[in-house]
Amino acid sequence: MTANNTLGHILRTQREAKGLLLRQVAAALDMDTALLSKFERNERKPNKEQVQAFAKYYQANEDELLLAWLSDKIADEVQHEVFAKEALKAAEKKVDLFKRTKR
Amino acid sequence: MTANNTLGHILRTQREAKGLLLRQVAAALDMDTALLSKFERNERKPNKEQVQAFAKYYQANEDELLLAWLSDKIADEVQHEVFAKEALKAAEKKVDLFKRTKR
DNA sequence: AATGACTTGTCAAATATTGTCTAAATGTAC
DNA sequence: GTACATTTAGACAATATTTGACAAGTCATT
Repeated sequence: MTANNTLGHILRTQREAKGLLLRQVAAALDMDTALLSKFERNERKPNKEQVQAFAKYYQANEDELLLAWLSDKIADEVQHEVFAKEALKAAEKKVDLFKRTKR
Repeated sequence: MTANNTLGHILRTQREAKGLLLRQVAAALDMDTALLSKFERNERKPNKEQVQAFAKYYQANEDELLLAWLSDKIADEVQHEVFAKEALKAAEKKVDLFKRTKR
């Protein structure tokens, strides 16, 4: 069972739900088919603009896609670290602090 | 008031507690004084090996430093994002999932 | 103003990430 | 099976990001 809330998974689900081919979506979004394939398999990460383009194209909720995208990035970054969870919690506090003090 | 649990802050505190100069620590750890200064001011981020070297040199708790280092990295990455907190929570779940399934 | 401590800005080198291309794999229909 | 379309894998080039080094800067002390 592979995680079903990754951006890649969402993208693939959206595409299949609309019965589109990689080739078609790639053409519409002006990107290489192979690259799109990698995005859907979480082998490569799109940038923010690309995520927004996906949201627009699929008429999907942009926030949902951006959230999946950002959390993927973070999870990947800490995945292999021993203190992953603790670090995430500590990071939350730091973010809070930042937002409150607008340093 | 600036965050007091950043790695930079810890490093500076440790150094001052031991009454050492940037120059001295930099020499001992074979790094540029300016770079060390940047580390202490959170302008640049050391890598993991450097963090470990700091811990050893200051005889500080390595885990504490690594945790501060990693959470700094994460916080910085999401700082400017609207969904920062949500993304961190979502990332936690993804990390959990990963650890459980060893994908 | 000379010295020492620290900081700032800039640049090139090193790293990492991304996009492209080609070929191989996989699937589907005949 | 073979022919064709779709998807994936791998290698490479192009970009972007990060890093370390250096020179010049500020600030304080004397």
